[in-house]
Amino acid sequence: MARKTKAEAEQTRRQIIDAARKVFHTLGVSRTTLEKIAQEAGVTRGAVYWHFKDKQDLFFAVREHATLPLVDQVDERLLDAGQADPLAGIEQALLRIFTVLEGDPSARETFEIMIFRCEYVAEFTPVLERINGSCDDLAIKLQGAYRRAAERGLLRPGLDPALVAQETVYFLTGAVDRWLAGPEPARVTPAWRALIAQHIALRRA
Amino acid sequence: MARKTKAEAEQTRRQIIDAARKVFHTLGVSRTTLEKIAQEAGVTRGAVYWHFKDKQDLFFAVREHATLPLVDQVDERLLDAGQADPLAGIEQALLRIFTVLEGDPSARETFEIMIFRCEYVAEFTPVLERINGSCDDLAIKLQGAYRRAAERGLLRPGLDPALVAQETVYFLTGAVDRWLAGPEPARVTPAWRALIAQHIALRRA
DNA sequence: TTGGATACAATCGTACATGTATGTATAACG
DNA sequence: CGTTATACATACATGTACGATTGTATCCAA
Repeated sequence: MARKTKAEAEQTRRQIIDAARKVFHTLGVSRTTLEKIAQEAGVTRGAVYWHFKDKQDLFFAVREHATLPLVDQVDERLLDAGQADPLAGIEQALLRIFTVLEGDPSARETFEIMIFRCEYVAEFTPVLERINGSCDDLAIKLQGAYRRAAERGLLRPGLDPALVAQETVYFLTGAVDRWLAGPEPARVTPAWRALIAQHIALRRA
Repeated sequence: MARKTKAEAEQTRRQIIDAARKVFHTLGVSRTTLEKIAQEAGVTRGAVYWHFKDKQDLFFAVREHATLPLVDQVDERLLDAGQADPLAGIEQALLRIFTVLEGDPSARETFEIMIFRCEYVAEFTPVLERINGSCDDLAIKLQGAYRRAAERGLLRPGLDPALVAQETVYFLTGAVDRWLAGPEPARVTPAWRALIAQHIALRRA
């Protein structure tokens, strides 16, 4: 095989990542062999080992590829909705997560891999710790939004911003989990919107 | 090796299940070899293959061993608290789940295996479907309790029993998930009790 | 008491998955 | 325009998990 252009090499790298996501999703991380990923990508194991150290390295690459934009979008929504109605901002942010998961199959696949197709043990425990960190960050962001809502009298009196933020994180975690657990891809139905709306409405003054 | 008594055989079977739970928990399901389980149990692979068809069969046995009592206890609590204050019954039921997880290490290990140390693909997908079924059953039970609360004017007006039940399921799912995600075993702190209390208080009239 | 049936232990062959080492043609660079 | 690093493909050696088979000592039942 001849040497490729830098651009071509970068493309094969992305092909490998896409193939890895697909095979991880269908076979699970542990049963996925680099040989199968290579076949799916139309290359040989040599190419995979050239671009990535081992399977773990590839797994991290798949993760970095899809989750970062989703988390960033949540933060934006939360921040720019801070001035008018923080609670509405939170509701929009929650809803947006599911609309993204509905519209972006690769993002949904990545999430399903992380939740249902990976065993968090040994060298994969750092991923779990990072997820923990993301949840803590989200809790802090939500706490700030709830506090701003409280300052404007929008939050139901007697509620602790920190506590309601924690509960929202748990609600979101469980909802995403159950959203992805179904056999066929879930959809953002009116009932689902009502569920999120109710979660916020319960906290509104 | 000589033949054992029926009682002795049953004991080795339990030893194998306990060993499997331990090794599953530390290595993850896929990296667990029947040889390691056998060593942990103090027997050979021959004994494991005698009592169980394969690793999947053993996995199911581990699951059946610990989750059934926990689910049953939840149902009992929900039912016998139905007469006086259904909302208090739900709160007790939720709290009980975490106290059980705190006090029963084997139950916590089993839950951690199911959530973080297993890849739900191919022959393991039935387990995921069964978890879905359990969540749906719980949602129905909760819906009944919320409806009884509504009939007695204890539920906040304007709330749909089905919707609040769904949200409680998601809250519980996420809370259990995050409860188990931490590096060291979590504890039922006053803050945790306050969180559950808040979840119910938000729904009380 | 005696012939299975039981409850394992020990052994074997097979099948892969991994990592590495090597080959090689070409793009990039000075 | 020659050299060198690149971007892979190919081949090889190693380890290891699995399933099946076989052996065997004992319990249980008739």
